[in-house]
Amino acid sequence: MAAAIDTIAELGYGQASLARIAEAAGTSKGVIIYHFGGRDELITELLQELIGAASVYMRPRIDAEQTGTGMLRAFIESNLAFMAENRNRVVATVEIALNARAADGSRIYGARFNDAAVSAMQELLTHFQGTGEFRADFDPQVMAMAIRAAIDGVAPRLARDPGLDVAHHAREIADLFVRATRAESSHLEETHKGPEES
Amino acid sequence: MAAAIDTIAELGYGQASLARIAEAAGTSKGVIIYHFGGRDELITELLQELIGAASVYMRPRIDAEQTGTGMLRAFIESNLAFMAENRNRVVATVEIALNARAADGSRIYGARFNDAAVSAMQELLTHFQGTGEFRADFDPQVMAMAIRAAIDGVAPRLARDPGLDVAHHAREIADLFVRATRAESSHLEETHKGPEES
Amino acid sequence: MAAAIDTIAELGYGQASLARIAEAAGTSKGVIIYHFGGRDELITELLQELIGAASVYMRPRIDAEQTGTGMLRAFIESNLAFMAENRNRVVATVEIALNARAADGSRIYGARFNDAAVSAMQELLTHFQGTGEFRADFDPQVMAMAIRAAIDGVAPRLARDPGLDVAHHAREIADLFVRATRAESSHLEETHKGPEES
Amino acid sequence: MAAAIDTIAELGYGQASLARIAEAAGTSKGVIIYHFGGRDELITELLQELIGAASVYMRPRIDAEQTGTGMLRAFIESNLAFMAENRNRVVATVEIALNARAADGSRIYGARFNDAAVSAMQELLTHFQGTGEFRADFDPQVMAMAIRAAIDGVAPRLARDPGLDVAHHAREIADLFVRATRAESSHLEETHKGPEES
DNA sequence: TATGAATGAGAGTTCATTCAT
DNA sequence: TATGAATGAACTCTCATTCAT
Repeated sequence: MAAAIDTIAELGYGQASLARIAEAAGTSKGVIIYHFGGRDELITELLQELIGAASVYMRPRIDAEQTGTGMLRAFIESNLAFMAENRNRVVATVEIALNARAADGSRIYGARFNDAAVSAMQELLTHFQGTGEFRADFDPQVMAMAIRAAIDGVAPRLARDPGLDVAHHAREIADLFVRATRAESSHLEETHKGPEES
Repeated sequence: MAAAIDTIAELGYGQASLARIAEAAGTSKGVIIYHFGGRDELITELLQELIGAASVYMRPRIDAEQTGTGMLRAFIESNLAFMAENRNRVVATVEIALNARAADGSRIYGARFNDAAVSAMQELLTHFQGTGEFRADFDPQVMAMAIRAAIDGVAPRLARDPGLDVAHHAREIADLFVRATRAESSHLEETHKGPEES
Repeated sequence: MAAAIDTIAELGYGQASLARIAEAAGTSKGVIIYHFGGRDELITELLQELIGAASVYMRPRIDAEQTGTGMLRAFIESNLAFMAENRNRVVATVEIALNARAADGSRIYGARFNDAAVSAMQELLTHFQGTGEFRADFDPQVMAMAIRAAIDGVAPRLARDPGLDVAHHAREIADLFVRATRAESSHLEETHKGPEES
Repeated sequence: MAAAIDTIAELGYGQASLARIAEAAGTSKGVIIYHFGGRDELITELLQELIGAASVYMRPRIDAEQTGTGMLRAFIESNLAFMAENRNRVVATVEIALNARAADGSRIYGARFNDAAVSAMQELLTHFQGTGEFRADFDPQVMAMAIRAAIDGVAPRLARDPGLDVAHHAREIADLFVRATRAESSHLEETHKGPEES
């Protein structure tokens, strides 16, 4: 339900009660529960739909690259481009990932979710450390976490400021991590603004 | 109230009701309201106390450095060291900052809070861009956001995994951003492990 | 909700909590809030319904009269007749009017409420002062207040003593104010029991 | 406690919690309970003190009169004069009398209180019906209730409007009831504005 | 005599969910 | 398929009162 996304994005996970979502959707609480089975199921569905969409958007853009640097940059920029084009959906997802908890207090999605994203990036980093394109002396897990955090950190700001220049952020963040990961000998190339790039 | 910190850190902001906090503290809900005036005041007090403690911890460590790289590294490492030594407090703070909302859905602390932290770092970066120690061609705001995000991103993982090697993360993150910020000519030095390591 | 009327009439405004009203109605607090939106809305609805009913009851009885004395008597007697027939409703209304307060302590309904009733009576009095039927040398506002007070003063007694002869009170109070308002020359007629009246 | 009187007069019986009274008095709740034994006892003491004061004020003024009309007028005028001079005390008393309830919902003071006042007036009326000064064909109880109601009805208005001309109200109300009670033959004299007065 | 910490009951309200229609 | 009435638990907060100091 698109109304759920907007409501969560605007009011936050905790404030997005079924009543408010139903109101935004122009229906009743009952109908939401009828269709999804409950609040939790609605949330889960929301999340999966979004992850799928992000994957569909990003995957080909990443796979089109051959070099590690290219893939890293494609990952960051396509992720942020997707964010810019799906503002509320992403904001809602981050809200959910951070806040949804099981009865015992454990994060339901956040962990597995972040872990998955981090793992994928970690593998990419490790692979190109192996090829020598990335320097070998960084911990790929920490680097992957930092990359994810940098990307996700844009979401709340985007939520507050719809006019944010996301593409600019994307380039800057990509530059940042390209520099941080490249092997020493390659440092003169590969930043996106470099004269040799065009 | 230490019990509040632990409860929020463990169960999350939304699940940390007065009843649960009181139970953890071994008292009744009334007592908490009696002492703090209300849930919101308790949260505010918690937050301020923590910000103060973090500042007291970090400030001298940062000021002891002269170079931009040194200060950047001191900032990241002292921040994460503080995190490691105040696990629950920091986890609780992040929970609060991300989730506390006013009645209208706007984040109460998150924004002003993050902004302040980002601004401070941004100023440091800008200053050493001026001295030439940092390269001039990065956006200090984006860089500052990325640094904060990388640091804060450690908190949830630390929450889940108490055995996390925070010092290792700190060094890696510091390395990462030292490389990302240094002027081109200085790239051969300044990673914490020195040239003799490679 | 009829249960609310009975509860307020019996226990008073302050003691008529949602829990007690719900118990009297055989339901739960949640249902009441669900239907009315809150305690205040319930009270408001109660009040408006009653004012409307009283108006519907009294208006034609008053308008059927031509003389000032007749209208004055019709006002008093129909008002008290309505009271007798709607004991709890009226008692509840008086309770509400006297006690309902805004957060700052100001009476919510009492003032505007009493004022409206007093104003209507005041206009009637002023009008027949103009025609000469009522003596000109009384303050119509004070007289109107006294009339309202005399009528309302019956409510608490009726609440305590269900067997109260309201019609008798009505006649006596009407007599009283007929005597107090009539022009000097007309004093020989117009009391309802007087032999010269028939 | 004078603070209690002011608080009740201003905020109403229900809103005048011990906390608020204590705040107004500049002390703590504990001290109030310590001295009076509890909220109810404070209220009772307040009430008794006020009744005594009113009695002391009114009694000699009434006893100074010989005629029924004089005493009636003295009663009304001295009662309202006392009101004007003890605004908050009287407003508080009315608040208490109307609202204080036992656990079972029955009015604690209101009834006995009002009854006493009405009885006293009723006796006066009955007495002068016996002497022939008052007409015999009114119900002294109803008349007494109306008089009390008219007087008490001034209190809430005085509460709202401190500038109210109470003396004017007193004269008007006294006139009103003098006319309503006097025997037929005596109607030409005795209103305070009577021809001999001007 | 006075304080203020602590208590527990009860207040109005929100919420996800159930269920008859 | 959809509605909205009903429910009961949980929420924050207020209150009069108790008690150790």
